[in-house]
Amino acid sequence: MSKNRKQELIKLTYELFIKEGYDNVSVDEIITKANIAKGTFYYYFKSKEEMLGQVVEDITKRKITAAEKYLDEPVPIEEKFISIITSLTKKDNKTIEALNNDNNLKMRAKLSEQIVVDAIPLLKKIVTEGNKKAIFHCNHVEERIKMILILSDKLFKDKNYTEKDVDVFIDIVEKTLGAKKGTMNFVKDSVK
Amino acid sequence: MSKNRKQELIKLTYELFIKEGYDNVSVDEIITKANIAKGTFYYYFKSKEEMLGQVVEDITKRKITAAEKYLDEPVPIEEKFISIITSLTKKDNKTIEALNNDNNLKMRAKLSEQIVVDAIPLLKKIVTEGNKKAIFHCNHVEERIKMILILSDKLFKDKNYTEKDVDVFIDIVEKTLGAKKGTMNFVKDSVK
Amino acid sequence: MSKNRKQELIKLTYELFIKEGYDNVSVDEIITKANIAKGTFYYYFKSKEEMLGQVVEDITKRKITAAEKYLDEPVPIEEKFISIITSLTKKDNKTIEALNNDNNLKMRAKLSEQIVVDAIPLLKKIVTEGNKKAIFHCNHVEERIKMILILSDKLFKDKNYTEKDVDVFIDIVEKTLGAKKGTMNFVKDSVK
Amino acid sequence: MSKNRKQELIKLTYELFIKEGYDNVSVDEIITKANIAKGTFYYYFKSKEEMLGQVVEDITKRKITAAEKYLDEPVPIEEKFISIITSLTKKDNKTIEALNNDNNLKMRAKLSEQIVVDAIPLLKKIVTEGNKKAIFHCNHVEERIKMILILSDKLFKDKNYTEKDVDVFIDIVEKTLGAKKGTMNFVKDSVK
DNA sequence: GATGAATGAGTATTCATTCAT
DNA sequence: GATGAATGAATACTCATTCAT
Repeated sequence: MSKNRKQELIKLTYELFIKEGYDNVSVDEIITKANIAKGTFYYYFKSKEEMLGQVVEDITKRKITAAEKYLDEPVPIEEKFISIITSLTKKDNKTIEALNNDNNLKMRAKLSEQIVVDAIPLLKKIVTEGNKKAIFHCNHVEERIKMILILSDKLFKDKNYTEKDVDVFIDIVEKTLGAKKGTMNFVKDSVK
Repeated sequence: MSKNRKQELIKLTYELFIKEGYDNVSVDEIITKANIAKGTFYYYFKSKEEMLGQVVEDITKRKITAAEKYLDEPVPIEEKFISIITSLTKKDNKTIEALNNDNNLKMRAKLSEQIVVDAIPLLKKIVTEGNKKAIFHCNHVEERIKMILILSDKLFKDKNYTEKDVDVFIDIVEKTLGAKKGTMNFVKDSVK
Repeated sequence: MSKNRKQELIKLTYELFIKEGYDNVSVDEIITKANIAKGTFYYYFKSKEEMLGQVVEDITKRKITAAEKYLDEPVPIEEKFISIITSLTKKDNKTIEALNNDNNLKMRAKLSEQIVVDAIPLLKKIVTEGNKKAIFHCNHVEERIKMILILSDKLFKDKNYTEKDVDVFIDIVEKTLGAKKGTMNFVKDSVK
Repeated sequence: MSKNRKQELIKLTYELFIKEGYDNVSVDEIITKANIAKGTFYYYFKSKEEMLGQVVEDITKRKITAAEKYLDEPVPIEEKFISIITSLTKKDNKTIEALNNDNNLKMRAKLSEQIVVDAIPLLKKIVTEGNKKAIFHCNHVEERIKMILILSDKLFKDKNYTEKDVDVFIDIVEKTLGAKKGTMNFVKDSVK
């Protein structure tokens, strides 16, 4: 199995996990749909749980890669920060449905954790730059980013957030980073 | 089975869930340890999952009741708010261990959700009062409380929070509620 | 499931083990042929191995019971002893085939052990009586019986024993118990 | 792979079988520890079971070779006989543990059989010589040796034999071979 | 001689739930 | 109210073996 084929297998499995929930996808289903033998699955993945790990890693990597594209865009730093935060934590409808499925608690937990960990370095660059340019004014950068990520992740875990929720979220982000009030108001449009 | 005996059964089950994790506790184990028959269990609880619901409700109720004691204490409002928040979201060592167990994801998720929901009315009173007394200055009270509860719940999910984490948390709470800077510094001592 | 039905299940399983070998009989096969549900099997037997234990116990008990019938027969003590030994260790053709099957090593081992243990008390009575009547003359009765049982079990493990084997076996038994030479010669006929 | 390397592989596998039990040692474990490829294993051994055969053969050969050293020693024939018997059937602690493991039934069975078969010619020489010198007096030499080997193998299958067991064993051996009573008493010391 | 990727048959066990009494 | 015998769906994982290169 080439590296590509392994990657494809991970992607296929990811689709299944998203569609049906980790608990509901049996190894049997994976190998049937992937058209490989049972032994082949276990030749490449020690267990179903290891496969989940790879899937989560894969998703996170893609998200981070996608988010990095915002880094060099010619937009205000506040906007950059918010764009990245939302691109990391907003979910498409399919994913929302999947992660709110009780049979996906494991995947949800792993994903949330992984995203917070992996996103911090990326965001730290921006906040630090913002501090230098006196756009942000804050200490303990990593801790602040972590809190914002937690809030954002929860806020966007489904579509049930209200306008008030977004207002408060923006307010907290601005204050947490020491940004000027209102500089992040544009978010309201982007998250609708 | 008297109401008392049912309550005892819930409590016993709660202990088991905490000690071994929801997934690892079979109905068989529960009835053996409770010394009742299989049928009796299902006579009182439609399913194992309903039992989990009752357990979570039970825990939450106790926590809320415990928190309500702070309501009428003669302490500054800021302190009252923080005391309640921490009493609701801090966990004893046994619970920390339990909830970070991969076999307890369901219980963890339900508990977090339930606490946030049940605690809001209680905290709303305080914040509203604080607003009236011009100690707090904020709109969208419920949404703000929800965010603070989310952060606090995550912060205290284990013992791995640092002093910086607490600093940032306090800062965010103060700003989120529009309290005067530093009025909540005392928290640092109480959460150590 | 009545006690009788459980006993029947054991007997059915015994037949399967004998016919196909312990390793080759899956629990699935047992329940299909017994027309019970998987859960029922595990409700009564903790594991396939426990079932084997019950089967072995069952066989041994029958053998012992059958052997006890010789106890009060009006025959010479030497004959009584030999009759019991052979009735305990000789196997019918089906069993011989079964126990020499490589897939039945576990059953064979358990059976041999069990028979030796269970038969000793029974045979001890006879040898002790023989000693009193000065037909046998030996010390360490249990140990001697054990050795004879071991030899007999091995000798009759298949049909490949020769006349010489039997001659030697008789000689050893006579000498081991201190019986008069030739008093057990009649065995030759009975084991043919 | 040189003959030497193949021999080494057999020895390594033997160690694994002894330490973990035949059933518990996978071909994967063997090749990993031997640092060879899966295909290489099957190039030299038709199956895992054939490897077991080679291992058993190997062990038996060593035992026989070791036993042959006693043949020409200037000691009484009775002692020679017993020394060989015990050197063939006594086991070191590691082996005892290994062979009493339920996962080693196959190896145990094969070893016992093999030893009995291979040892007979060797011991026959001695007994025949003993008969000539009128130290032993017995017919059916091979059959008698076989019985003694069976008893000895069972007696020394673990460390649980008692002094009485040994007493009886000696008595039986003496009588089986027609040796003078007491001439083998020295065994008691050698097996302690 | 040697490799190692790929195979796929084979299986014991768990456990929530039901229902006749 | 309470029992407990009976159910049966559901599933991850192992491992000896093969074969194209």
